[in-house]
Amino acid sequence: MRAKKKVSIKDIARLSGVSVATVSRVINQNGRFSEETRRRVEKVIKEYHYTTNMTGKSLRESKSNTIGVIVPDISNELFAEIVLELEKYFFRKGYSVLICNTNEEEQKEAAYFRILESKTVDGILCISGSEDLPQEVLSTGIPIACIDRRPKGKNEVVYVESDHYLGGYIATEALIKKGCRDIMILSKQRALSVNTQRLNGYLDALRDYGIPRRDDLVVHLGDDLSNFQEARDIVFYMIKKKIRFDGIFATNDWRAYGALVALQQNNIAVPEQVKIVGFDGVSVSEFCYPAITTIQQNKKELALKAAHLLLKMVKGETVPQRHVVLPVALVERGTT
Amino acid sequence: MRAKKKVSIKDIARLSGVSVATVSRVINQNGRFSEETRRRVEKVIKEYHYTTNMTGKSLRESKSNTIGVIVPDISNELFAEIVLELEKYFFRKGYSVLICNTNEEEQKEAAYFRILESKTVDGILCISGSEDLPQEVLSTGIPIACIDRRPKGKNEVVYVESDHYLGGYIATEALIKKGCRDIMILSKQRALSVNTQRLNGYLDALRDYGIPRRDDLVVHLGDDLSNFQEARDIVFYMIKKKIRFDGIFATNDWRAYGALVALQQNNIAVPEQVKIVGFDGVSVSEFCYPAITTIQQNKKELALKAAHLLLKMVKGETVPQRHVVLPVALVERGTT
DNA sequence: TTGAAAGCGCTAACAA
DNA sequence: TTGTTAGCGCTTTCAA
Repeated sequence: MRAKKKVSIKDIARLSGVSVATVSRVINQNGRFSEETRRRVEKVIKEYHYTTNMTGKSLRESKSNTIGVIVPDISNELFAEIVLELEKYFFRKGYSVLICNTNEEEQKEAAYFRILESKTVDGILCISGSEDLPQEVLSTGIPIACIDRRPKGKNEVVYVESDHYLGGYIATEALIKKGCRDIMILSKQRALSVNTQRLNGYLDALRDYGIPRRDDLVVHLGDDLSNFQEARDIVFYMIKKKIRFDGIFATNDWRAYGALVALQQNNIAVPEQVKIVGFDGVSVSEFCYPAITTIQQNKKELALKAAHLLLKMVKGETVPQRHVVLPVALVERGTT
Repeated sequence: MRAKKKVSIKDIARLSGVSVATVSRVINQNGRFSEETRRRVEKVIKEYHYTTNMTGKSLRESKSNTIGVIVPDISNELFAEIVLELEKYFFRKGYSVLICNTNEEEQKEAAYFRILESKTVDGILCISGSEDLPQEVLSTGIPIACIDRRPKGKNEVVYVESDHYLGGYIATEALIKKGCRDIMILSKQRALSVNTQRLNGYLDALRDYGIPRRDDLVVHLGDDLSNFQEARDIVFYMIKKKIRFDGIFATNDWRAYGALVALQQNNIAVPEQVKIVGFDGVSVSEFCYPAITTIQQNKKELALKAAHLLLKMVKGETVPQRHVVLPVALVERGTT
């Protein structure tokens, strides 16, 4: 392995007969050098394939042109799409992204926050996950932006989210308008604002349409199995217990799909006997049969808005708004 | 924004009344300090929440404890799952991962190679994508490992891949054994080894079973639309042209699903009239209806093997094997 | 067991 | 227009 000795700014300086300061000026277009010098230096740079060592630069400038992205699970399509958009945006702006999967483990998340700090990332973008951010990180002054994660406390963290309340409301409303009266909600145990907002939307829609709330239809799934499995099993169980329902609002598409499968296994016709609405708009909702009616999140906009705000903070500019809520849309498909 | 001044090793040294060298020794457990000193230093470190600045360390040691992962598109489930495993593994080993989407753009890939080099990543892991690696990068001596991407040339790049030839063979064989005689292959235009190997497996299976090859059934999809759309459209077209076929080997699951949809739109029964086998084993194959028989790639093993080899190279150890081929498995489902 | 000092690659303040 | 120099935070050699 011929680990070629990297050529440094010093080498370029020597080779082109100027000082390192001048080379630095040429590289960074800082003026204060002659045309003639520029040509000479650039020639040498090209000739020796010099590229600036970002570690040195980072140390000197105490910034890294790197953004840390904290995400529960990159293999979750919703998050993967957001990360894709983030990466594209940051790349255009000259930033790299460090990807940090937490698997929802608080410890791993905390570890990553420390790592990101020690690597002097310029900003941190958190997608989903727990509501509270480690105090230590907040006090470092590293700008933080969140997507679909409403950070606790009145700190200077920016966040962008879909209108989960509205989503819950229109999902439920859609079911009601299709004639459902006994609407189950498949929500999550964890008391994240995302969950409670969707639940509130559901409850308010019921109230507005004069449908009494049935507590036995408010289901909180655990965290042990996949969303798909949890939902399938619980719906299966509800059917066996002969609990009456004619509509299901599943607070994500995989849960909706799990419900669909449970119904099909029990020969309950969808959408004839039971209707379903999901949430997120990931591909399973589009490609299963029947395709699932869902509440579409605008992943691209979510990513772009958050990234944009974060970069503003990184550059020390004032952000116009600390909290952005994006609309969601009902996509009607086969299950309603 | 109270951008707290970070406490450095110098501060710790001053505060605990020793030299920075000693603090460094304590931190890195390098011996050469007394118990008493250790206690004092560690106390101060804890008290002031000191964490080492990795940029300084990286500069000094010319390594960054960071791995660059180059991937065509992180929102592709296959890649996302591999990246997830990579991240988990590298995290355990104390490395962070920089994610680099190329969108199959050569330019972006080249740019990323340069960036990774300038950030002195310790290693680069390339998933899929083009066969040739930029010469510049190879000459830097940064260890490189590839997954499902067979690098051209006899350089010291390690690669791990699924047995794509075998996959193509058993996919085709499965169709033949179910009675198919006119088997279409939906392959890709780009002459990547992944594609040619799968194609070769297909051709050899036909030959071994004495089935004459029909060139009109060897279809090479372009890059313009999504795999799903390209496949759906071309199969639709083949049906309209009344080209005779009773089996389809789609070289990935989304293409298989596209084919399935085209057949269903034309009221052709699957698997009764036409059978389909996909490739990869991503969720669409499992959740569409009927579920698609597919060739499963062992994503986790792919990731682990490659990451393991890469880390060996990073540490300067000799790698036992430069080229690893992992088995694939036929998963029989509803389309055969 | 400890410290002083050099130096990794870079930028910027200051001097010329 | 250019150079000298200090210093970012760290590790490591050498000397004590």
